[in-house]
Order: sequence, then C-alpha cells, then structure tokens
Amino acid sequence: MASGQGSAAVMERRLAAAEGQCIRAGVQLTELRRQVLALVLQAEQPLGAYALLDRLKEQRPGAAPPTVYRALDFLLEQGLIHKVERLNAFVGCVGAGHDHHAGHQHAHQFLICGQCGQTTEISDPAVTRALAEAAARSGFQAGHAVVEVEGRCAACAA
Amino acid sequence: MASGQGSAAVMERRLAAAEGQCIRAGVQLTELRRQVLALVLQAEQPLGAYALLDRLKEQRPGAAPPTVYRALDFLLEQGLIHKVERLNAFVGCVGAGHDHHAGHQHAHQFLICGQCGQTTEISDPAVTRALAEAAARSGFQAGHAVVEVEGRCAACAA
DNA sequence: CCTGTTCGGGTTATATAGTAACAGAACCCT
DNA sequence: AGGGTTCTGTTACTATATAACCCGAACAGG
Repeated sequence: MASGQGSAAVMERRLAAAEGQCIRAGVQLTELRRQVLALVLQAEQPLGAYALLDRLKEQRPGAAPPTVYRALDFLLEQGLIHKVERLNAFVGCVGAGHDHHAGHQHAHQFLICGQCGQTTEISDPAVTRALAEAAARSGFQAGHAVVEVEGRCAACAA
Repeated sequence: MASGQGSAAVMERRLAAAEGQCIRAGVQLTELRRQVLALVLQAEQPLGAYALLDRLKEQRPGAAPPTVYRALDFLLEQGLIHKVERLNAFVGCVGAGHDHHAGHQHAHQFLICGQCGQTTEISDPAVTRALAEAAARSGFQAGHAVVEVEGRCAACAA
C-alpha cells in the first residue's frame, strides 16, 4: 500500500480524470498544475501552500510562492481541490472528475480530526439543505459555504 | 445612532455583561482585554487582529501583535467573541452574557455578505442537528464547527 | 517577613501565509 | 511579421500569527 489517499495507480486515475475534466472545460492542466495536484493528492493530510512549495522545489528548483499559489488558484477554480480554511491547507476533492460537479465548487463539509489530522470530506444533503433554509430565513442569498467540524475521527476515538 | 453593533449605551451593557460573566467564571477581564473587547464590539464589521492593533495603539502606544493576540485568545476562550475563519477577523458574540452559553463556545453560523461585508451570526438548531448527525454517521465525535456562508445580505440583494 | 508560584503583559524577533508588479516565453491568429 | 492571450519566472513586499524571554504585581504557604 502506497502513501496517502490512495496508491500510485489510484492517483494516476485521479490525475487522468482531472485531465479529462479540464479538457472538457476548455482549460489547460499544465505540467506545473499537474505536479501541484499530484502533490496534494498524494498527501495523507491537508498540506499548506509552503509545504507544497517545499516539495515542488524538488522537481522545480526555481519555484516561489506565486508559483504554487497560482496553481492552487487554478485547481480551486476547477473544483479539483478544496481549501480547509481552518488549517490554511489544501486537499484533493474526493468527487473530482465526476461530471455532476465538474468545474465548479460543490457543497461539501470537512470533518477534521484534531488528534491525527485526518480530514474527511463529506457531502451531506441534510446539512446543505438546513444551511440553505437558515440563510433564506434571514433573507440571505447563500453562495459557497465553509463547513468544517473539528473533533475526533473514528480511529482516534477508539 | 452611534456606530457599529449598537449605541454607546448598548456597548456599555454588553461590557458589563462580559464583566459579570468573567467574574462568575473566575477569570479576569483586565483593562487590556476590556479595551480589545470594546474595539471588537464597536466595529460594524469583523476586524482583523492588525486593524484592532492599530486602534488599540491610540490608547496603548506600546501595543504589539502579542498584546492583541493574547487578549483575543482570552476573549475567544470565554466565548465573548468569535473568529471568522474565512476573513481572519473577529466579531463580538451576539449572545455573550447570557448564562446558557457563557464561558464556552456555542454552536453558531455566520452569514457573510460579499458585497458590504456585513457578517451576521445565527444559531440555527436544524443546522446544528444536521451537522451533528452527519458527523455521527461517519463515526466522528464532533467538537466545534466552523460554519460560514458567503453570499449576499438582504439589503445588498435589493 | 520572605519566598516561590502564578498570571498578565512588555519587548524583540521570527515564522507562516498570501499578493503585487513586471518580465519573458510560448502559443495562436490573422 | 505583428499583436493578442496564457502561463510561468522573479523580485519584492504585505498580512497574519507565534516563540521566547523578561519583568512586575498579586498571592499563598511557611
């Protein structure tokens, strides 16, 4: 078993899916963007921009903060990754590559384990609906919602 | 009508409530902490730590980043203010001073207007419940939840 | 009284996160 | 060739947050 969110083969599949999604959207998954996406995907936990930068430098010695931030901005726009606001860190979007939410941010929630750092993405319709209703009740036109629960994951609780 | 979340009289009442809450909790609302709390409460919008620091310096010329961060940490612990993660900024807790959630963080959600910056705190039981259930379904022991919806407030939508 | 301990705060320096602004390369289009 | 657009390199900078150390006030125990 390889590291992180999946084996090398799984990661290749996710990269290929991202590739396809970008082609359909008419945007370019360049070498740099692909490298950064790969770094995010192979991490076990959310990685900060500077952690990514350090790793990126191994492949691309001249890399600087704008290098990685520009790639991250692109990947966020395409919905290929998410930002965990609470951690100032980035994770791969679990559903990326599926057409039903390709190319744009979908409603999602994070469960962040304070002990091991594992961050799980879920997409719970009841939460999404409750939030939309609560916003509407305040006359608020809801856009993107950041929902991040801190606590203890099943493994650490045991 | 004075500025911000309420008139000077309203603010005095909120400061007095905070004072009482701290006494009951056996902690000290010192002059510094009271000054920082007052600055947060009198702002119309969430204020960043360095914006607060600038204002604090008018009363306390020697103030430095740790000065304001330490006060903010205290106020957060006491549940007197909240941090808006999305904005790296702080707002007064609307319910502070009421015993039912004094001295600890309570479940709440923010509605952040992308146009005018108005940030409204709500505490919707349906959202809280849906989130707790979704977490439990993943075997996750939920702690504090960050819930921040970006969109357009009623005033700006009109 | 003095002595250790705790707490709040001052001070300096540094770490971490994110952006502005401009230059050059590669590509496409006519 | 000329002129746009997109992507990346590069330098410098701004913004956000914390570490580490010191000092004085308040207080408890002997």
